[in-house]
Amino acid sequence: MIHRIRGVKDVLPDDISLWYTAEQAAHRLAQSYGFKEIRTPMFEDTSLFVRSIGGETDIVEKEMYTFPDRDGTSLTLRPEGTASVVRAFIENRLLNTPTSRKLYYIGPMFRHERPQAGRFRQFHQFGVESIGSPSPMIDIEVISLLWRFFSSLQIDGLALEVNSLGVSTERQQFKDALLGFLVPISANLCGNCQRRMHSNTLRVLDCKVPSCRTATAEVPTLSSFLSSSSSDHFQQVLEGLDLLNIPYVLNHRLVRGLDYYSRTTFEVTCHSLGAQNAIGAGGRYDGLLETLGGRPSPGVGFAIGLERVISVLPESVILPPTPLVYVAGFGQNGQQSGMCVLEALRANGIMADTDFQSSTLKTHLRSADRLGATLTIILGDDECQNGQAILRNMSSKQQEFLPIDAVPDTLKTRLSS
RNA sequence: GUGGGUGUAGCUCAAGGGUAGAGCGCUGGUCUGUGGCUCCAGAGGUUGCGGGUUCAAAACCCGUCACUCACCCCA
Repeated sequence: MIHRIRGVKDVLPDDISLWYTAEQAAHRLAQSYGFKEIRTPMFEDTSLFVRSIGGETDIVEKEMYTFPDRDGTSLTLRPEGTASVVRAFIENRLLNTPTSRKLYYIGPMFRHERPQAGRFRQFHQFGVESIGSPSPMIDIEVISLLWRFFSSLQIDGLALEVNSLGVSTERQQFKDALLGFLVPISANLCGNCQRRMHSNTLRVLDCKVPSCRTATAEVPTLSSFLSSSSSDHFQQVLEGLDLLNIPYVLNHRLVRGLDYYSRTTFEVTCHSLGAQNAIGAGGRYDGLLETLGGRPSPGVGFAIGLERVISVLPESVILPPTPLVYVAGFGQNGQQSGMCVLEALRANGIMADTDFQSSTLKTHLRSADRLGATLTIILGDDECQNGQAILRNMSSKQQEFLPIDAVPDTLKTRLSS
């Protein structure tokens, strides 16, 4: 038997309503904030990701699905969405199109990591990108959308953390200072931190090992390295969040793994998720467009992991299935008549089905029950004779007669009410 | 890439050297024009795979693969 690839999942019919629920919420919320959907290819020129995400990051160093095209060009399955959207934004000159500066996407991403709870090699993200404005109002708008998405799905146990990483020069100064602080005390750090203090200095800040926490308790804070303009920007973001009653926690140790982030960064975690508890995260990326050859334009966005959302979705928000009408046509004429009624129902947009294996009323009703039908049309030879079909309510067992011709119209009005 | 846990019926799991089982699900009957419930019957297994120890292995040993959780990192 050929098995599915490690780290990927089949979404089976029983679970698809979870996905509809999350995806519909994403479309509805993003559009209500004025974002337009964009669909970019799932693979790109490898250099797009190397340049945007950063060559030193784990994603680029060891997690990308990269392969040569037939002409030798190096292609990569997208590990995240921002790079592709920004590329498309530049390439299609969307800066000149006022309606296309706020974009959202939903789709699969690919990273070659060891799978674990909440982490897959093909996973799905809902993300937004707002490009072209440096205003802190945009940061607030994006964070608001992020937060409202989770609230609309009634997901509990969430925490929003925010921080400012400053612009790249500020961050570099901080990084140098941090390294200067860490080197003398490196003996007190865990093995991981001793290694990454050189490769990924900022990461040491959010190490969970208690001894590292105490060793770095007196570390210089990033905020003291911010210029007044970065600092003002951040203050305005925080004030905006207060104004909109979005609860957040300041976390000076919050860092992000991708090189392109600048200034505002944020992350939403959910403590019912397990070790991989980040459910959504994002930030500003003011230098990214320039890096990718576009006109310098600021941007801010987020990405939400849909598998993680779905795993904590409360029962109460899952979209109910569309009511199903079962057609039980049996006997010489009933079978044919049933076929016509079934066709007519479907032509009227009503979800209708039957089981052609069933040949008696009993087996039909059992099939109707198994398929979860809410209504059943009973059409035997007697009913054909009278021109009256029986409409049976499957939960109340109540039955009534309906002229066969009137079945589609009657059900149409009844199911819509 | 590293470490732990687990692989037995479609699913959830028993059997810890001596004939491979239960519950749920599935098929049929009870019930030839009224589903779910009851009762009865039936189908379904190379115990992940390969090797070893033994008179005898699902069980013990070695290898391998898969799943899973955690580290790293991230949504």
